[in-house]
Amino acid sequence: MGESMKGMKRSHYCGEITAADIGQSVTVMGWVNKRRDMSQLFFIVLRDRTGLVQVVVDENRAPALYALAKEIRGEFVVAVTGTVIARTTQNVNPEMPTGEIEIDVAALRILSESELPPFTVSDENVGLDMRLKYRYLDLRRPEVQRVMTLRHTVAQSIRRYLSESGFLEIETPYLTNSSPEGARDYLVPSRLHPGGFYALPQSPQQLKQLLMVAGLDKYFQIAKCFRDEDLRADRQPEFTQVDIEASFVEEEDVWAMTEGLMKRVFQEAMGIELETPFPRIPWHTAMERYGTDKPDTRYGMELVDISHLPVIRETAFQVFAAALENGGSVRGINATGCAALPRKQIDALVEIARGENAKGLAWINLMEDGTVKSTVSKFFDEGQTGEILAAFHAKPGDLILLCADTHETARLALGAVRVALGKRLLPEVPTEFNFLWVTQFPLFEYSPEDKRYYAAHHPFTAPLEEDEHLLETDPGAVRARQYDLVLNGTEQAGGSIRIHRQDLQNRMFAALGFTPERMKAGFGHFLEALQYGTPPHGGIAMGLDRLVMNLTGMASLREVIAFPKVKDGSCPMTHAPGEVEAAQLEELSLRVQPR
RNA sequence: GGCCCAGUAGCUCAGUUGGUUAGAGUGCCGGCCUGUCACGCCGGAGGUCGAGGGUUCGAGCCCCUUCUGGGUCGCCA
Repeated sequence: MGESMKGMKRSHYCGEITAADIGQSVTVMGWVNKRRDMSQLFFIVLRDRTGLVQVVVDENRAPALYALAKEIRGEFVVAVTGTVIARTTQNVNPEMPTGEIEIDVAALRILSESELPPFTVSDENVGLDMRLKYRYLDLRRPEVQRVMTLRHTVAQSIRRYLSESGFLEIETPYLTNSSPEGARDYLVPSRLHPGGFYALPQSPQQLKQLLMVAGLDKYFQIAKCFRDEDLRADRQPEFTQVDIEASFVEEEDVWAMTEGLMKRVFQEAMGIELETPFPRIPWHTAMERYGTDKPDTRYGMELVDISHLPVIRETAFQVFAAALENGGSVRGINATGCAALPRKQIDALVEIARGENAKGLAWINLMEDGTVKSTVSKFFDEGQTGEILAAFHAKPGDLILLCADTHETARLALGAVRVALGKRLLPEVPTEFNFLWVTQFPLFEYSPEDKRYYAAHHPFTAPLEEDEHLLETDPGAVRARQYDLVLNGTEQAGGSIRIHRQDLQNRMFAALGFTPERMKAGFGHFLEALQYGTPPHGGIAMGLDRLVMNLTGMASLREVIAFPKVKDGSCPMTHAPGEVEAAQLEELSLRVQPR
């Protein structure tokens, strides 16, 4: 049911009517957010993308419209023509952006009726299941639309900036080849090639590099990427990357371009002026100081290596001594102001360290009154404890947590503890945005199970020129021209300067243990392309979803994606993935096992 | 694949040690109200306690299985 809108034309959006429009006749169209029947006086609160506006229907002056208004229910779509009138002082609603005015109805039309919705759209307290199952209703809510609008602003800001900087927006195919290594691919069976499969891209990496070989010089794309791995709060199987590549560039060029991009986005989407350039720290330093490759620098509590202190080197405490003997270290963190932390919460921190394979933590509480409570008091006298405390610049009220293990484990364990401590200090919605470049990542990671090296990022990342000679002799020590842009402790973007010389690319594959056959099968077209004059090039890819998530302080990626997937990769609204007709399978030369 | 949490009215939740007819708020339906804006007041409807099995005289509550959702580890070049 519902009437035609013929003859009515929207003149204003609900949220955009102001006191300046008083006296004007306006026509608004939208959804019924609320209705309040006062008998003889009927209020309709109408909602559209821009906000809310109140419409008033007076039975004495418009009896027919009052009777019609009584039929209206929540989420009906209605059109209203009326005069914008000022509310009397006592009737102004200061909570409402349009609270100074209301629309005195002259014409009212129900354009579309609504079944009783499964939840009240104006109710802020709705469970996630419901919201996602009826996402089209959830998306009507102003706070959700605000996020979608911000996402649009960010995307447009990116497009303008990159276009003005000489980048061409070029689309690369979604139906492409599966590539060896990396995440699991989503596969698409080919009808015309029985047994053949396309893969949905995990990133347009190779294709964007080929655009550089092609001489397109500067490219970008806001590209969907697909990875068939398990979901997390910050991981969806399909996500959006701002993919950027440029020729004849080195690290500083990419960083400066990216800094300009973020500066622009923050100006236009948030009204925030970012300081550039962003700080840069080598990966090794990040691990030493923060125990992570994506440090949150909104708080201090940096890790301290105290292995070199005489009091540690000469200790009889077996746990510390053993770690040092095995080539490890004793490191710690000053949990500022946590001396009075209940035992239970300290235990929780120890559990976090254990989660990173640390065997445990020792701790020293420097109480407010200056007394010391320590789990290692048996092994360190007052003076020795003082030396340790001094290394952390501990003040009364501080808690020192110590970890003795391999360098790697001690750093990671304390890094995780540091993040947990930081969470206590940080607001839920970020008020500060700390960017940081982490540079010079290791080029390879060694897999003890497979007894081989893997590319830490992808096999096209160039090594630092001064480390090239180590490719064959000590791959684990080779640093990469790889950089990550970190925002408030999350990886916001990552990129590298790529290998543009074929000989170096071949050495890279050799270091990865690829046979020439496997190189050809996996990357043949790419290696071939490198032969025909490849410019030095590099680029970066930035998670758009994650950026919007950081800007809005949302706890989950789902909040910034219009139609997200849930934990098992399905969509609660469309029920994808679904079953298909047997005939479709046959056409694709596929058979599935019955479930 | 592992571990943890949740599932009770349309929605959001409470439900004590296993004990009478399972509650609240909100929404919904009806009535009343001329300035509401979380309107108010009166009345009403609304339940397979996720599903299945078990223990028990008796199960929303205990046990087993399973489903759904969330978080996390593995995984995510």
